Amino acid sequence: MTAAVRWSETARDGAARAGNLTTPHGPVATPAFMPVGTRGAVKALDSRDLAEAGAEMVLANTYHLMLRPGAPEVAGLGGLHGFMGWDRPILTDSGGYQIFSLDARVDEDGVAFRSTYDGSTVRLTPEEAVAVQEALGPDIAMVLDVLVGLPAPRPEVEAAMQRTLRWAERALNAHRRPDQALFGICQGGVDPELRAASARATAALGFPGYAIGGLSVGEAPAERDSALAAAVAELPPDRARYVMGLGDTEGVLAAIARGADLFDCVWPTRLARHGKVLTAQGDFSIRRREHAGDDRPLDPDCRCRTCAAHSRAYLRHLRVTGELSAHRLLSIHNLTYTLDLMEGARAAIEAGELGEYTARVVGARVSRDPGDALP
RNA sequence: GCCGGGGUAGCUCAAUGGCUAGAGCGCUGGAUUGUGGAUCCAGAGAUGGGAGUUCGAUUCUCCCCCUCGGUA
Repeated sequence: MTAAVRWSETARDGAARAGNLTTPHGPVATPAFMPVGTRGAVKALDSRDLAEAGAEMVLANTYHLMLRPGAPEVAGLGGLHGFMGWDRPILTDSGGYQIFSLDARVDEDGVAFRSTYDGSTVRLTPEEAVAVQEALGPDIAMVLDVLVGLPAPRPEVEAAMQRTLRWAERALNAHRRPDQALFGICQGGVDPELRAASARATAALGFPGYAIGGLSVGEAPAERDSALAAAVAELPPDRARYVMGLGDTEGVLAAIARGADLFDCVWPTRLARHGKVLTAQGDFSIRRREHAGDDRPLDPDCRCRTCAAHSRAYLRHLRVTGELSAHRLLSIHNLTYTLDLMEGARAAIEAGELGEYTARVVGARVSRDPGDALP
């Protein structure tokens, strides 16, 4: 029987690779970026917006969907694909990030959350996280993991890494659905030794794909890059590598250069809702007064609907006055920018010139706003 | 006209005869990375005008101006 999800390389440029991820709901060209639709919706957008922006795969969240509307409810409505009206690939995060972001109580058995909806206590174990995701029905499910904010003492980082490993094995043993892939997750903070050990041990369990988690939680870019490289070196070359929670231009390009294939991040969409615009010339805030009388588009070279139809002055007006369409229009733009960046990286890898592409992209992103310091 | 209330930041309001006149909202910027339409941080910004008392007045006194309410 063929696996539910397979990744195969189509081109290589140094450590970077382009490839094809096949899933029950179709292929995904990698490197790929997944917009985040935590509650079964990418905020402010619908499926058509996502497809037009170029998204091939989206992410949803176990914790949020098990609370509302509930996994059985989603299962009864056609699973996530039917429920969301998205017939392309879906990946669900396990709820591991919520252990971190909601400061949940963790013990060896699992985690106790306080529901963000009604305050009640909700327990989740590695086995239950798998069961919930089997009910939700994404193409790819993630193991429940434990991540710690950085900087953190090494013993704490190591303990979270080891627990993640034990939970990964439990999750793997609990996983039943043959038409769904379960990905393992490496932890280990920014310590290259812990990262390597985590990746090696996770890989030994034999997952169809691997995530590198626990990054973009406070570490410096250089630390992140070395941790990433240390993990990638221990992962099998024929499986997809997914860097969780990374989405800024420079960070993604650095990760692609080190062999990452898959990304998800709230960055483009959250920034959009806050009025921050991503462009090839540099990022800026549309709320700035200087855009008030500007009839130019956000980015003259952008193919998105927002840039085709609206001026900076209008978009600023929408944002400043709190019109809902600001969220939608800026989200469409920022996602288009990020997805086009991935496409550019794929083409560059195929052409064997990722280094040149990265230098060109990063070099062109010179801030025109005095307050916007780029990394 | 008369009686009364009131003029402090863009707005709505505090406070005080003595250290740098505060707050909320708004405004100008910043942060944000497996979601945070949230939130947090920083900044700019004011005592209606004049005279007097006083070592010192936004505060007390007088005049003017403006405003709100009542009244003929």
